[in-house]
Amino acid sequence: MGRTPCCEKVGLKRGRWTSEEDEILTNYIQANGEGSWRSLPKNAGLLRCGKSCRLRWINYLKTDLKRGNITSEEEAIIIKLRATLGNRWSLIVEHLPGRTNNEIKNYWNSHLSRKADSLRIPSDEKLPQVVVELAKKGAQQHISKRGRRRKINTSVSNSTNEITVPVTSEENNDIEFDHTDEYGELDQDFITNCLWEGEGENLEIANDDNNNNEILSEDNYGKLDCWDWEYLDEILNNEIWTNSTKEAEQDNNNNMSLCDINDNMQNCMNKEATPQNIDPMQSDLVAWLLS
DNA sequence: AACCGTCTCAACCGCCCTGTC
DNA sequence: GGACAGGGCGGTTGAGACGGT
Repeated sequence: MGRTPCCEKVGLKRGRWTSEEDEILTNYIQANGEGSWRSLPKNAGLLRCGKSCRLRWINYLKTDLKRGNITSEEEAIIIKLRATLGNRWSLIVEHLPGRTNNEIKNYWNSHLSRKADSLRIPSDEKLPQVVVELAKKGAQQHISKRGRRRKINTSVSNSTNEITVPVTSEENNDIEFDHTDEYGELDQDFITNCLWEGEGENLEIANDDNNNNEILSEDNYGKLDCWDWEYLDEILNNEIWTNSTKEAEQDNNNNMSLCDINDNMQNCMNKEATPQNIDPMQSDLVAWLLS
């Protein structure tokens, strides 16, 4: 058994599209509209896979596409959104009118991914308190219980929904890491690694009195997906907000969740709204993200 | 001019989600 | 609820462009 191919590949043309093919596809879609990609090639008289037609249309032939180099403003948006959303290119391009996710993905991979390592917060920029708190929390936990990749075992059913923890001989649970710089300040690289580049595993924290359960908001490979809003929401509401305010303990419903913050941030980026009704600390976080 | 390594990006692959029957 | 088709998406590939020697 195998997966049904999206189309019969025998006899189909592959590789670069010719201008004649582009014209046929464009004319057909203008006359009949988008959709029914599987039947489109046959109806249009193209020797192409339906998926190939769709991709060609979406990425190059649509009339509302923006041509030309990525501007510095667009680049800044890509960097910021990629930091918050991860490789969710389809979400990222929603904020870049006229661009395609393939284009942005390629631009990231060829231009920005190598730059990413140098994308550090300027030393004179003050991190919002909430970020520092979060990173410190992660650092404390990181020392007592070193985080590691965890792969959720979905292939073997078991009654306890157990998380498998592959441990290799090279790994040592007792290793302690110093995440402070020479001035005793929390290492900025560590903070950004925690929060920015998918090293959120460092923020793993115990969730109950016995420190047995952990908040696990990871992908299938045990890697947190950059800004995991749901997870950060858990951390902030359970660990920071509730510890810092009695009111929060009494009425969690009044807390604005990080998901709300994220929504708010997205709205701000869409210029549909401005930050409002946010806790001052959370406001700092939003401001930082938007800066 | 020829060769070679690197970069770019259009295109492809295959997984996954959703809707329909 | 299961099977299937259609479509969307992110990761990867590879041909061509480019730059250095």
